[in-house]
Amino acid sequence: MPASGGCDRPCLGRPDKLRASHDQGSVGRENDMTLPFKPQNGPVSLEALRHSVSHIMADAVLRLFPEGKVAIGPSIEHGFYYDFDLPRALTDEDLPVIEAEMRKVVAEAGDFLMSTMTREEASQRLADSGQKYKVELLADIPEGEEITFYNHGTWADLCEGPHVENAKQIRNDAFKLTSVAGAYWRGDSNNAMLQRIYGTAWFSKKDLRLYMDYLEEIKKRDHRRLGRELDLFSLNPDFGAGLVFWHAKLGHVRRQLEQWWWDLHYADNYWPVYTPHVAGESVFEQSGHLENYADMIWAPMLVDNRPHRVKPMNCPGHVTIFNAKRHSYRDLPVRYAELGTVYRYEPSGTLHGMLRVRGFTQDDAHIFCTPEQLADEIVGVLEMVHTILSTFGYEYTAYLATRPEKYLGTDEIWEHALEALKIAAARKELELEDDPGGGVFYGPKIDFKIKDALGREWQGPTVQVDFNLPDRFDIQYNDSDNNLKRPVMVHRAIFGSMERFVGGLIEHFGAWFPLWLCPTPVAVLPITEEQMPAGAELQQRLTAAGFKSVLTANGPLRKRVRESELEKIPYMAVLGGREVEEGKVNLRIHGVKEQKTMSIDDFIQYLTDKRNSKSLDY
RNA sequence: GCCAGAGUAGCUCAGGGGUAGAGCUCUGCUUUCGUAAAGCAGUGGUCACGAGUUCAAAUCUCGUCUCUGGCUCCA
Repeated sequence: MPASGGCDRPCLGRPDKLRASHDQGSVGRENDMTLPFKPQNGPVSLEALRHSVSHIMADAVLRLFPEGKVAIGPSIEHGFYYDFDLPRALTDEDLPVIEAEMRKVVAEAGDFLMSTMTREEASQRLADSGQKYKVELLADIPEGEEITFYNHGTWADLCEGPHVENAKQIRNDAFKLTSVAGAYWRGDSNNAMLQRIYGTAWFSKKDLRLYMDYLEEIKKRDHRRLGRELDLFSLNPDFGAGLVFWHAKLGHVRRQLEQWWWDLHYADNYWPVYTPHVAGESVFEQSGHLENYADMIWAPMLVDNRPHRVKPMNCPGHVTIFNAKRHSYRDLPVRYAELGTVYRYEPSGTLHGMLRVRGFTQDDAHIFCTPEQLADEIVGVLEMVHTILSTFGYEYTAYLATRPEKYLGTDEIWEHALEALKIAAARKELELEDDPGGGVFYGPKIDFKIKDALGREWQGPTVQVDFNLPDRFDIQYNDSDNNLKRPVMVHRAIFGSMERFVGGLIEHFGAWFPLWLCPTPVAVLPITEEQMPAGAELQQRLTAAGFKSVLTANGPLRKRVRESELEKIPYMAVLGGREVEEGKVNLRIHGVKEQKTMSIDDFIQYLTDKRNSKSLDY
């Protein structure tokens, strides 16, 4: 087998991704910290094991396709991949064949040995074997750095390691190839499309099984699947790709969230505003959105011979309201909030259920304040972030994104804003991870990443300082010294978008929404028609107390219990002769082992308490 | 947008050049039932859409749309 070359050396792309739809940022993290089980340790690290299995796979693939070319093959969270340039497209049917070949390779491979060679030797060797991608990778290795190869059996790969010591450390029943997909060479869409094979590897068969179970659980909770099964939402190609229909039950969830959201904003002295969904194109020219994000804005429509655009952002609208009158320093801070629906043209291949869509509602707010007020305003936002995230049981991490290479504004103003963000975080004892250069060109920000019940990370709230729009729209206030000054503008969103956030909630809770959000919390189940009147009365009491319920005596109780469970109705109120006689209900509560019997009054009080406390259990 | 795969009843899927099938759902009847599936009958499909090949297309070919897995991208 000819030498082929390197793997992940000049680390290209971002090998820390599990699913693009979830990991929306670029912050890497340690392997397997997020799994619901603790993987067994081995003689080397899991990364080294996986990296080694990727070599084994590359060896196996080239045995099957001798004319194939290899690119990079790093370990990633929970597994590994390797990119290939092959004479034909792979399908899922190829995976078992490659796996079988891998088992042969493992049996023959023996020691993993490192060797060094000069740049010239390496270059010659890679060029001779036609491994053009490896030649490029070699060229990227800085002058003076050692050129290392890792070999097993007849395979040699340009690679800096580390690896297992011997292929015996790879268990043939503890790795699995999971999928094939396209991937651009060097992650650049201008480059050739290669074929990437993903796999997972562990030190024990048991860990592999646990991991496969974990994947199964993720699949079961997929919001698209639950959305269909439970009649929560749909998409309709006739209306357009990436446009979400919120069905009745999810409409209820959203309505509860929005009501709460408004309550929190009123408590913090935000004002509600409403802005138009379309605007003359000049607005987005002035805001700079057209210039910077033209590809993301929906095509123009001519109205009265003038091009209009559907809004991709709410900020210009809020600025317009602010600018509609002259503001005194006494007015500040001004806080505008809007559940603003925006439309952005996302490439077709990126659309994904409710998580990546072309029309969505941001829980947007803009704060106009003086530089001196900035830190206080950010404290208020951080407090609301905490209130909201902790209510759902989300853990979160905050990242301070500092000045990027290309930016607007003076050094002083950046320094001041950064300082304000830091002071605010310190006052809330919020630890800030660094995201150097991660700020937007118009200002620094704090981004939150949240971790769901399955340990997956999601893009969370964001609070951004903006030096750009105030200039572009010439925003002013009249200060105490009677000079017109530029206020600072803060953008912030906590849910982000209702679509993405609620899609995430579906998966986080597995559609078992907490009572305060739950669309149908109670199934009233009279055992026979005889208890129907009592059932109807109970349903009325529940409705009066603000709880929706279903009521049916049709069919055997067992069947109705099953159906209620599948509908994810957390409370089953069973009414038999005994209960009716005593004015009680028998309760089967999701996640609670023993059934409870209590009076109707107690039941309603119980539900009310759970709802008012936004309890996470039933 | 790119690479690959897929699209048959509301859902999950089988079938495959000679005018469509199962289970569940739904409707009706029977059953009156104590905590995860009672019985019988019935409704329901231009086989994604458009062209082409053919005596004949759901089936073969091409194009379009949508979805799936990734990649790139996400103010």
